[in-house]
Amino acid sequence: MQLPPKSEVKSRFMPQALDLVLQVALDVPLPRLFDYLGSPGTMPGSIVRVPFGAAGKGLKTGVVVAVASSSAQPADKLKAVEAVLDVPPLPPDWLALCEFVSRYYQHPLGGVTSMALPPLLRQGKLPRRTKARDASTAAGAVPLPPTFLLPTLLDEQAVAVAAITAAQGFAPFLLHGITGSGKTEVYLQAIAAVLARGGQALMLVPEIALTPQLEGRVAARFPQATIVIAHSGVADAGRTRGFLDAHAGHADIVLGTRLAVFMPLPRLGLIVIDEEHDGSFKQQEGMRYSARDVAVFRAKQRGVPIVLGSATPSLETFHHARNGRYRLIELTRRAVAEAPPVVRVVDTRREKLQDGMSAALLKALEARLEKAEQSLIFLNRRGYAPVLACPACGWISGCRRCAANLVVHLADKRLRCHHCGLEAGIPRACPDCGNLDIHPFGRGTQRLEAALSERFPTARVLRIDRDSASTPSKWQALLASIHAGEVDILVGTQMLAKGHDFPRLTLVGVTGADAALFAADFRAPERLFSQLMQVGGRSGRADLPGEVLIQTEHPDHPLYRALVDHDYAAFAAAQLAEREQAGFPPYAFQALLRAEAKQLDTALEFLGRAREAAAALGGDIALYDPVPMRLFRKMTLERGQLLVESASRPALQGFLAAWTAQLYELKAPRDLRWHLDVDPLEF
DNA sequence: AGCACGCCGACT
DNA sequence: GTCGGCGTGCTC
Repeated sequence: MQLPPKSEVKSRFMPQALDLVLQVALDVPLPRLFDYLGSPGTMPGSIVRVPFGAAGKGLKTGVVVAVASSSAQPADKLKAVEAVLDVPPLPPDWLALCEFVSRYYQHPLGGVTSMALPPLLRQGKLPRRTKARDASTAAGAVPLPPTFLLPTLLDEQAVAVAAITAAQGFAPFLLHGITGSGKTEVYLQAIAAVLARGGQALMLVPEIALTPQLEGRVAARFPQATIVIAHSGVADAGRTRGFLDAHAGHADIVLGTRLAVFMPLPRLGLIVIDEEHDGSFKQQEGMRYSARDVAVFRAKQRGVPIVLGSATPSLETFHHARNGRYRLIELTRRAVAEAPPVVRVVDTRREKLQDGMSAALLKALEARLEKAEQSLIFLNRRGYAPVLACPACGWISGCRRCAANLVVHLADKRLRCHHCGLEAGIPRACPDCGNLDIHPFGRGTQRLEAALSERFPTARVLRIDRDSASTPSKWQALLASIHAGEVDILVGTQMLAKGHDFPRLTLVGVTGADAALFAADFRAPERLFSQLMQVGGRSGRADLPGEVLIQTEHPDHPLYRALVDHDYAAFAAAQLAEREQAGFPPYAFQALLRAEAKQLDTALEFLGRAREAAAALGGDIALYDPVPMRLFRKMTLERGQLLVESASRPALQGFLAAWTAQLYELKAPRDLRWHLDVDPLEF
């Protein structure tokens, strides 16, 4: 057997010194710990390499979660720990956080600790060398920046900073601030106060793409602070070093995406969640956890304040603010010079649209072209057209691996499945009946781009979506050309909604938004409102007022009315009333059991037996019927789901714990996979 | 999840 | 005669 390099091993198993039973969390899909014999000095939080597997071969990396003097396992079954990683044991609060997440999301503890560890530690390795640290920077207070260097705060901002800074112990805040109200400045000054007291700050943002600019701003503000960046774009060794720096207390600020919520932070003093409503805080595969909710637990556990910031808070968070569980801080005034854009709806019911655009929108576009100002058309559907179809026989371009249509991508003359990536050429005739007259139906960004280029031949049209900005460097190049003023009309998806300010953008046109108003998903309106608020916020500057035109066949819909009035509170109140009426979250608590197999029937049959087991458990729980998922086939796997619901969070949690234990015991065919999604965001 | 063991088809 | 298909059983 090959021994690990010496630097990675603190103590090797010594047969004569076996007097401890270590309970180790391993990344296997089993809801239990594994006992090993270990030597003294190994303690909870230690990372160990252990033999695991049928023939005793194979090593796995795990985390010691408890040390006992005896084991429930027969002595001859116990194997000895192979090696202990040369890393200071992770602290009890880190283990407690993992244990909470394991219980809350009903996911095996070993799976949680494995995902909470950085890549190298997860594999039982150490980064080549940890940066040598100057002892003076370690665990020291970072002095407050001199006041004269700081931007002047509006009264509202100052009140917000004062409230957060004065908070003692666990204190959750909702910082509800309109676009441009200066939320980031509030975060920075609250962080400054924490650093001055010698604390660490954790700040989570939704997307990797948003970290560089924020990182620049944070670094400029705190030149003496050690800042660790934690997101999946950071290379394995760097992420691991960042984790160890945070763990050692060397990091003053950890800035990252959802995975950063698991960073060990011995001096944690404040957590900030920016854009807390954003769906990307929820992991949608593997262990489905909400980093925002985990962060709130963590703040409570550590007795520190947490600031959830958004211009359009999630209804869950807003509900907590309304009922007093969170303190509401409102920023209603704009810290920046520009006025909010004028939002108008364009009634398209009695109008024949031209390439999906109304006369009003086309006229507004022309006016911007004349004044050499930029426009943006928002259409949240990429590709040329959502489907290719034969009008003669009814054939449509379907994906053979998914229950979805292949999308026409005219830019590279391909049909493409947006769910599994399957590609095919564009047929010249209908594959079923030979009809030559087949055509694309519907409209995506590519088609809109083509139509605009044709209609405004002299205008420079640029499309921004996941296809045109497929890599960070392409995205940067596109942004650069926008900023250089080389673009007159932007066409794009929600990619355009976030972050970046476009200097001469004065018109935002919204097309194709109505679909979300009547979607089956009860959260669709909430997402639409937030999206339109964000994309609308791209327009306008101090000297160039912005205008937002929303094309709709439902001009009187409350969602659009609220957008016109810039009235989040009215929209949220209306939505909450509907949710309460319908018994939806946040007035009910949900979990989804999903199952997938080669055959839909296999998945549904398993869910049926899971439902029977659930019914036998009883409790204050509503059980729905197993149903195929909306996208019931994905990558050749067929999927169903079963919703369970309760008006009581503790009742749901108690039920889930008992139910999950039974699910592991249910016999299921080899090809069947199941998982629980607690607090699902998408159905 | 891996990874073994364990019984039935087309190949050197 | 074997190499190898994937069914099912276990992992401290």
